[in-house]
Amino acid sequence: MDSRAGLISAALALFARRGYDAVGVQEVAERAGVAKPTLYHFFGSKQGLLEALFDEYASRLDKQVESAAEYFGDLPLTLDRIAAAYVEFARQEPVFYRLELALHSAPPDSIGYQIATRHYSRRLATIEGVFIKAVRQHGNMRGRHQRYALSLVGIINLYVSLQLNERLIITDRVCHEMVHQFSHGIYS
Amino acid sequence: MDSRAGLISAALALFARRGYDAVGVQEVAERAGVAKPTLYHFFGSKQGLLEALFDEYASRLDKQVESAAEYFGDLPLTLDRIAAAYVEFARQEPVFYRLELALHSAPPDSIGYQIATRHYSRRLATIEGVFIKAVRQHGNMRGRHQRYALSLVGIINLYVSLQLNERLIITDRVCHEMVHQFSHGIYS
DNA sequence: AGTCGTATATACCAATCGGTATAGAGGATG
DNA sequence: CATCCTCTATACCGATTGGTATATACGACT
Repeated sequence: MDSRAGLISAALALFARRGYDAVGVQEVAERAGVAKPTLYHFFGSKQGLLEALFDEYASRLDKQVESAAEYFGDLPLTLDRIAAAYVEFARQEPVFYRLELALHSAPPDSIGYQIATRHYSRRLATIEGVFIKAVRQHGNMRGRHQRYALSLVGIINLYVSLQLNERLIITDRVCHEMVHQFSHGIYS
Repeated sequence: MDSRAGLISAALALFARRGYDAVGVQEVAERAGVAKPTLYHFFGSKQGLLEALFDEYASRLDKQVESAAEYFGDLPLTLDRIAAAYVEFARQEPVFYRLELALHSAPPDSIGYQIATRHYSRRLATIEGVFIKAVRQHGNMRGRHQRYALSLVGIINLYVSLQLNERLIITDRVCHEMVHQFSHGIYS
């Protein structure tokens, strides 16, 4: 079949469960039912495999966040839409979201952190843009937009990880309250 | 000098920067200025080294949280004290806190996750106890104390990681507002 | 038919992995 | 002096690591 897709899906499952460093290329290839040179034919290196994996999954989230972050003058509504985009994506791709959370918190000099952070900070910049545009309505933010974006994503990730561990179900209502909680932290 | 302490401090620095799996025992021993068998004499295995490291650092946090969590009938005050304990510890041991955050978010089948989670859930149980005791004053929590404890620690970790990345300085006031933000999420 | 590019397997590489067998150094105790 | 215990170094182990050289199978296109 499609060896490339099979390798990416095998890598996702293994990396998410045991970690990038702890899983060998050999095992990924075996699980995908191909030999090692096939992996190297498509991805060039183990790192290339992880990059391709992120390009496939994370860029979908990037786009959904980007379209949710279009700003038409209503900040609370836009934040709701951004949060909903994250939550919806986490519902569609829970295994990948787990991997992303792990790599985003990983040690800063690790391969995984660096790859995950590329997409992460791209999304962050998108969200910062919302706060910058909203300044005109909500007054001076004194350069705090970066911290706001980090906090919003941080709270979203907190709720999502609660959901991934089956401690919470994020309904539309919970999602709205989550954004409300973030806003409460901002305006004080 | 004290080879044991030197090994633990070398391991902390290396694991926090590049990750448990990516660092070999060889390199830890070299950085500590001793040979590999010395490491195995004290810790028995690579995993034993990580466990000893956690026993040394995390149990200090365990105790500080435990004493902060003594409940005398004032829930907001107790939560403030718990948050302050975390923040103070993160200020004292930023490198270890980084490592703990990384391992707590690591893939569930990884060695690091399992070791970090032992201490993590012990602290969680302590905090759950506070909410359970507070039920008498604050009404029925319908078994939500676990989620509350997770959320509180999650928000604390969010703020602490902002501080670790030099995006925020957690003053006493910020710490209090952080708890306030958590409470706001609870009562809605 | 012949040729070329993609995709795949067998078999291999040096290097590193976690871990250990053995022996010696050095202080304390008898 | 002899013994014992703690600690440490040299040198090694088999297994696995990421990565590759070579050869081939299979279409598609000329």
